Amino acid sequence: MTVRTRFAPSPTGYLHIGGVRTALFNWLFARQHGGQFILRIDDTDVARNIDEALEPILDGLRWLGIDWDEGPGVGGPYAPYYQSQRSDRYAAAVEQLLASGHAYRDYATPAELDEERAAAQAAGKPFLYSRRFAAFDEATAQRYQAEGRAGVVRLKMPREGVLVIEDAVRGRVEFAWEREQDHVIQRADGSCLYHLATVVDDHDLAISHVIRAEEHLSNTPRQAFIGQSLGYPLPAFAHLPLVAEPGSRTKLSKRKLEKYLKNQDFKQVMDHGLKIAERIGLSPEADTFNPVIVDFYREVGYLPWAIDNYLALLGWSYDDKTEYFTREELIRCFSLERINSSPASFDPKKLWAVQDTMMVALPVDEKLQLMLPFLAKAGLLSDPPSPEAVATVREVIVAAGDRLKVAGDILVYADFFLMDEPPMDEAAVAKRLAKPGTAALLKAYAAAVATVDPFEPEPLEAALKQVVGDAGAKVGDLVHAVRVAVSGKTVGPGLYESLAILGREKSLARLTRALPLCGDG
RNA sequence: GGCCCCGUCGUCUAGUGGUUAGGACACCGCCCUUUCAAGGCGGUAACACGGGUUCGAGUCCCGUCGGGGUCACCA
Repeated sequence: MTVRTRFAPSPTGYLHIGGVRTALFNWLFARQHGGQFILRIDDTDVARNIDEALEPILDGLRWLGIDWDEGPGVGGPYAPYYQSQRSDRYAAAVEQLLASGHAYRDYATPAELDEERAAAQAAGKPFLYSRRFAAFDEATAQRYQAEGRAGVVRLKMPREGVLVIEDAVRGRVEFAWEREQDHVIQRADGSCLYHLATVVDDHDLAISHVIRAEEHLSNTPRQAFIGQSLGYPLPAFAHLPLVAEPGSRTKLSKRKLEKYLKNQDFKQVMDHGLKIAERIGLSPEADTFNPVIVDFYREVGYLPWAIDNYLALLGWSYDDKTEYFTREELIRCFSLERINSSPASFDPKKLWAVQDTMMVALPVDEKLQLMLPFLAKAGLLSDPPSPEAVATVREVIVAAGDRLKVAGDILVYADFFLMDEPPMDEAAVAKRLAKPGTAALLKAYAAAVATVDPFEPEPLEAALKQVVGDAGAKVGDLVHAVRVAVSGKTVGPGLYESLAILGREKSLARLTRALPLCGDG
């Protein structure tokens, strides 16, 4: 049997991190078995601007390297892959269900339904529709229609027996049929509902494995009933544990950003992203600038594989120690059997750590390619950038070393090399230049800088220690002052490396420029 | 509330009857130090509870408690 899996997003305008995990697992499973991974768009109930709402989702998946064999943009033998274009298939299925007696036309009004629901609740019983306004024959249907009632189509669910599902993650799960509602599958206007559409599509697209989040587990009986009634073989099911909120077991939701920001780890990731966004002219108010949404990570400069690798570990593990995988390794190692069944909370700190490890391991030139666009967006590079500027950035990347965690971090470490007169941070000036004697030290070091040869980190360091020693001062007094004088702020790559990159002329100019800012300057 | 799912360090997890209950992130401490979500070393920390079964239970069974999902003419 060919393995065919699918990810079926609804065009909502954003890619949720939990959705990515689902897509990833489907993709991994298909790739591992040499099967196909299909992208189908569940747009049965969405407004017209589908392209606009879909593009961010497709972009996100592409960025993450989750490629699809069939679906939007690539087509495929089972096209179309949009539910909105398959309605004739659903209508046919409804007719078939009606003809075989597995569904019926129903003419109850919403008010009448509410009444029944309320009565059941008052009696403390679970609600089950009485089928009071069901029309099992044409005459009845016409009578109701004559009354002006609008008819929907409902499933005629079995009222006894049990359904047994063999779930790849959860094992054997049983449901009593008598608890299942007669769900509506077609509206009065003829449009069809999700459950019907999904089952028909999964069958039509020859989906072999339905791998989805646990929230769909309780939807399985009605879908199994639809499939059975239509004569479809049941696909294999795997219900993934929910991706939960940081430090909680509740389903992660894009709408609860405010709440998550009270979590320190989450807030730290957000704030860090905000700082980068600010520099590249990104609106922090944007709906998608949210660590629950994939766009956030792309915009800030995370590595897509870090996201994939981290997410693979949410609800799945290979063994007791392996945590880092290449794409090929993950495809080889993945298995449904090793998926966990308990909810896994999203831990932004751990994601950060994975990102950190991968960024550190990235070759310098790859970092360079990743980081250049951020500098361009911040207006720190011309378009195209001059070879000199690119060379400088490369040197900064080497000097900054492990400090660059995401591509956007380059803004903090490289900006002052690329500016003619970097702004002086007031707090930094107050903290590092105010101390009496600083101006004299700076002046003395400037004199050394003017003659140091070669203009490299070691001699620059030796010269600084010499100046400090001669003045009877502490190394810290000068080091911090020089950093602020030269960069305008307190953080940056190693100081001597910074000076070397800056060059003698600029270093001197900045040292001189800072003199008047010193407390006793 | 009904139904269903879940329950090992704060978090992600390993563990398939016999382990000093392992790893990772976080956290704490120490060291290094010229900044830092830099680096090095070390440490604290878990089987929800109660009954069984068994020579032996984190692992099997039952119950309790706790958490979550779902109960739409949304997907």
